[in-house]
Amino acid sequence: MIQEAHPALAPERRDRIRNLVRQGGVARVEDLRKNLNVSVATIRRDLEILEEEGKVKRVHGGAVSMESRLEESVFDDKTNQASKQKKRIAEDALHLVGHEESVFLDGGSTTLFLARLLKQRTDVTVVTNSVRAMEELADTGPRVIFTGGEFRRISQTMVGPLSSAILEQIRVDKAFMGTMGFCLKNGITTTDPNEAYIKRVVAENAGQVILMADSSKAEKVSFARVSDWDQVDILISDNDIPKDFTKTLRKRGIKVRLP
Amino acid sequence: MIQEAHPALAPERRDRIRNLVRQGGVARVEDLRKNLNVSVATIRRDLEILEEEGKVKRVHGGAVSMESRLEESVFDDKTNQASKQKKRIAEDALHLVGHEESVFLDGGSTTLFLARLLKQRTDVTVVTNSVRAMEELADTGPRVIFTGGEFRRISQTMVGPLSSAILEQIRVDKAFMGTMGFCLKNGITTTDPNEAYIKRVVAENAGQVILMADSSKAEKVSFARVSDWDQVDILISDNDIPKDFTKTLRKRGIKVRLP
DNA sequence: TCAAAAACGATCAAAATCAATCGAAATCGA
DNA sequence: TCGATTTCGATTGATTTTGATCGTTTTTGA
Repeated sequence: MIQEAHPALAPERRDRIRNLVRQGGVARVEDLRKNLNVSVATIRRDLEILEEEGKVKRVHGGAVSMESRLEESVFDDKTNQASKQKKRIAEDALHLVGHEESVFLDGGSTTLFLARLLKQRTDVTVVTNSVRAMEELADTGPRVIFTGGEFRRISQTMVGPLSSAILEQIRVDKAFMGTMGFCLKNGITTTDPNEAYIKRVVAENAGQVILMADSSKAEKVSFARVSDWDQVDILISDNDIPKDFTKTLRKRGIKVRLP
Repeated sequence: MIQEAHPALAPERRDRIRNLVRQGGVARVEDLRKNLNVSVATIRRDLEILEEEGKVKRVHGGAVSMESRLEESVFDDKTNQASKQKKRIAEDALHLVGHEESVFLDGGSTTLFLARLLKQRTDVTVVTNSVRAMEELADTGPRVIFTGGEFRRISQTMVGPLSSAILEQIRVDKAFMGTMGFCLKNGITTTDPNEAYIKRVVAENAGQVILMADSSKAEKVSFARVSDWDQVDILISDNDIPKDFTKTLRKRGIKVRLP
């Protein structure tokens, strides 16, 4: 490791921590200290901040990434506030699934909750590009059609041009989508252009597009643009979303559900 | 195995326990202890937590996985004679995979063994319609392209016309296929016409077709015809296969490997 | 059925890690 | 440049995790 003349700036250092944690899934405080040449106190302070931002989850001895592997053990953290909201959102979404309908589920933890609930429904057809949703439904449940394509490990989804080969051949009644960020000005955004592309293709071939996103995603903007609001029919979120936000959306003809 | 300077972080360790239990279906406390280099007390505490999370079920002496992964065949295979042969066949098949090649793996336990071995190879591209092969490679390993299509629970593979949508767009250097039966007269046969169809499409788009089948499949005929022998380039089997069988095949220009 | 062996749970002490506090150093704004 | 503010590192007492011990329970095999 190169000895730096000047210590890294705080945000830069936190970024490196974030990456190191994400890379290994977990990272030990002591290893981070050696890597960044700062004291453990600093590492701890940074981890505290990163935890507040939801980037990592602190554990005794270090931290676990919350970004790369959507969930794993951390996901089921029942104490997690966001997790409860996501579950509520998924339960509400389930009501929207009609008899013998076909639905699309994209990758993301919120839609994964919905997949879990859909296990009970054998009358519907689920189309998905999410390996986790697939696994959830592998043993029992609805008819499953998987999009295929190139496997993206970080999100555990199928992406790329090959995916659209199948997507273009099918049409779903309702598409349930998660997102990394949504705001009035920039619409729906996510981290990866490939993911964004798939979402767009799906939206075009769906009767209704239902966005599932808890309030932590509100007014966040991510890297890759997915679509504008006119593509979205229904937003399911929670009560912590700003009031004027819902007001504006409803004016634009979008149903907003806050279970 | 890399000797760790520091012990693994608790969530990391629990994750490994979870995987070990899932992989074998069950795991003994003592084996887990040896595997993770911690005390039995720690293992027990971890198992307690994992049980609360619903990931495993504790039993006297160890734990049973609660994450149904359709591993039964692999599971009861462990004591099975055919399993050893399959493993040998897979190990031999691995030698055929060249640098930076693309290979297809279909569903079946023999090819699943090969998938497990391919985890180490990051230079190749794996194309598959098997969910279990996909899962095996989900965390780490080669580039993975999944065919997608309609999900067939009984074989845990993707089948149907949608699958061929992607298959027709790609070409692999080598296709590794399992089968339910093969005989001189009827060629390769399997249980499901949909599966058979996929195999045919793959064979057409593959540089070489390599059939992996232990001797128990020899002279067996199943319901759906896959192809004749002229499609097959290499057969990997074992020594219990009839001598005149290999002789005839070699005469027909098919390489027979008996590792 | 009974006894030996194995596995278990509870408890405790040692080690590692953490949080809080304080003072030093760097940075910023006037 | 000076004082205020922020950032950082070290210290110390508190907390958590871990491994060992020991009495109890379960399994195994005669």
